[in-house]
Amino acid sequence: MSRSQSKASDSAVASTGVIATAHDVARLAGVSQSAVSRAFTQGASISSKMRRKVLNAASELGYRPNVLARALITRRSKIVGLTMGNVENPLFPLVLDKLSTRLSEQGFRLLLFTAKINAQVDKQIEEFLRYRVDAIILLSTVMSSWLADECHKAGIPVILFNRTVKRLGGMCGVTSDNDRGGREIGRHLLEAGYKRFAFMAGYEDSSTSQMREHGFTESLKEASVPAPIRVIGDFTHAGAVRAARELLSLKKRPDAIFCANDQMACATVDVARYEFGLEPGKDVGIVGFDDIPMASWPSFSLTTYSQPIDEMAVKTVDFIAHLGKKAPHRQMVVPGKLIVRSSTR
Amino acid sequence: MSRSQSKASDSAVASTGVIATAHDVARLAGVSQSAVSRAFTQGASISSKMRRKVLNAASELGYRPNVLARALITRRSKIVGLTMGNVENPLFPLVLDKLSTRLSEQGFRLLLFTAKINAQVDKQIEEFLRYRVDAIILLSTVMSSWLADECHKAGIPVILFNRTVKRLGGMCGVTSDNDRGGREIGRHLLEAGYKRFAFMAGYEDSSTSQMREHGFTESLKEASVPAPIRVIGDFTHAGAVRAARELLSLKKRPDAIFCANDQMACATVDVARYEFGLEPGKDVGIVGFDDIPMASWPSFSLTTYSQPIDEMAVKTVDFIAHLGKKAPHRQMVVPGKLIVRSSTR
DNA sequence: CTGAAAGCGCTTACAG
DNA sequence: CTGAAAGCGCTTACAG
Repeated sequence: MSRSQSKASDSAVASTGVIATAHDVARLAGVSQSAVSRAFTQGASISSKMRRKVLNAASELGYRPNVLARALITRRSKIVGLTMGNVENPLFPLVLDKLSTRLSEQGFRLLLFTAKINAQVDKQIEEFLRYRVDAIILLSTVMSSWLADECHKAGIPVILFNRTVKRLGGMCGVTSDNDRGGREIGRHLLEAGYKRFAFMAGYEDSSTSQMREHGFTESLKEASVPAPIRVIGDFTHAGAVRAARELLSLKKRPDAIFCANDQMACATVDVARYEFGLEPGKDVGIVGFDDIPMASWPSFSLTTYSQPIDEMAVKTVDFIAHLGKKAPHRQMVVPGKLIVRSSTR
Repeated sequence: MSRSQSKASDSAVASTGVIATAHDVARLAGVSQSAVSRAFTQGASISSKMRRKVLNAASELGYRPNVLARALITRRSKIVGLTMGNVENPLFPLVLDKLSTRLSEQGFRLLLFTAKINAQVDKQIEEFLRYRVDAIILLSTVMSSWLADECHKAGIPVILFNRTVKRLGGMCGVTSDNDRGGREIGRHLLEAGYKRFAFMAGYEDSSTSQMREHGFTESLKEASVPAPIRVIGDFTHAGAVRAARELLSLKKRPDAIFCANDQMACATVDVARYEFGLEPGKDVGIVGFDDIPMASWPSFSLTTYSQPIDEMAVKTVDFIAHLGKKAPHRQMVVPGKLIVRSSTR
């Protein structure tokens, strides 16, 4: 009594930590606990009178079904695990948003781990497995093929978002058409009259970077133009600054640079303009990939290849939501779109 | 048999969906199921011989404790719910990363919902409650005071990150010293000799924006300088572009603009430079708040107030991890630091 | 230190 | 449609 008085100034309602259970609701409503469960279960056979009785008692007690307990029985946690590398890339918050929104609509929740770009996230995946997630999405992260097997054995689908691997194992991948993107960018630069080309890769073992490069190189080859000079920017701003300096310091410096993502292209624009006095578009063509919001800002005005992250998210979630219903394609590729702005002429 | 053969080309190991339980491990190891549990429980009384026996059997079966079942009994899900508004602000991925990393270290997982900036997220909070989260973090989102009460009653702490409210109810807030930040920015601009000031607010009912504005206005008042012109930029790029155009079109246009965050300040730099031909720093002083990575890029080179998100994340997680141990401050304020760059003279 | 047993809060056959 | 009962996969007193 004196305790509750001394705390009264802090808050009107004391924190009890007591949470109503289905049993409490059943007792108050004068029905069985099964009935309470049915009132909260989609499509359970229950009379509307009974449901109303239960719902009234439930709201009186502030009852909320414990989904952890439900998950134990149904063996569906409705949780999707997601690991995100490269937090620095503005594309990923957008991807996260799309995925989160669409997953919510389908009744799924997102359990998130952040990591370093391209990091091996076995530790986090193990944790997902302990939480009995219904699916796993990898964003710019990597897992061992041993663990991929474990996931497969456990019946947990793994989706590589914006990436793929040679040996998919039990996994599947969702990407935009990176090869075609690189190709269209190459053709665009050729038509614009650029002569000496460079490609700024993400990192060596990124399928995304590789395929963009492949398409680009092929388009140049078709025009009998020498292969592009090649540098590596790590998919980061800092890495791209280094790589751009290297490129622009060459005696025979390139007059067009295709960066494997917008983040690196923005850095390259800054280096060109403020360190070398070169005006993007005029003195040097700079192209990115992704079409992040920043790409359209006047400071960058980046020619780029727009990634259809909306559609990619839809495909990803549809795959997860229709688990087992239909055998999906292992590798889903969604077309993107070339966006020409003033960072190229 | 014929089925497994027809699938053989797809993967070496068939997806069985069968997951080992503590019972399976117990049987294989020839011990009780309790022993298995103890082998996986921190500080449980178990001989090392027994533990080894269990662990061997467990690894043979690929056993992973079901933390959902554990959560049911311990009443600790080790899940923290987080709602994030304003996905567009580059500060938030960083915040997410810090929180995620530190929470992981303390054995907590992040259940994430994204939302619109300043959105009311009662729906998502209800979902957190059904998942029996151990704590809730709100990032640029808002919940009804009724639900805040519900959380309090259920013993679930709610932390407002980078925000506060007048009536905290059962909640608590973690912010940087916004008032002081605004004040230091005001003094810096005065010293630099700027004369006509403007403030670009986030939105009306944001404590963050209000306190930054308050400090700013106070510092001008102390110098007997008229109150700043005031516009609203919604904390977004698009909103800031509109607001900046409005400001710079005035007959008596301001020569110094303090934007309530860096995101808006970057937009203001672009509008000033590319639409009005004004060079930031020289023709017009532009200041932000946060010190996002972009702020240091040459294109923006933003004078700003660095938010100590590292420390803020630490305080947040410490609070969550020490649940109940000690009564924390309801409102935690961490000092930041003025960073002067060339967007002001 | 170890095991048998109860129980966390639910869902779901199984009878009625 | 409804209830009693079994059970999801664990943890944790309780004896020994």
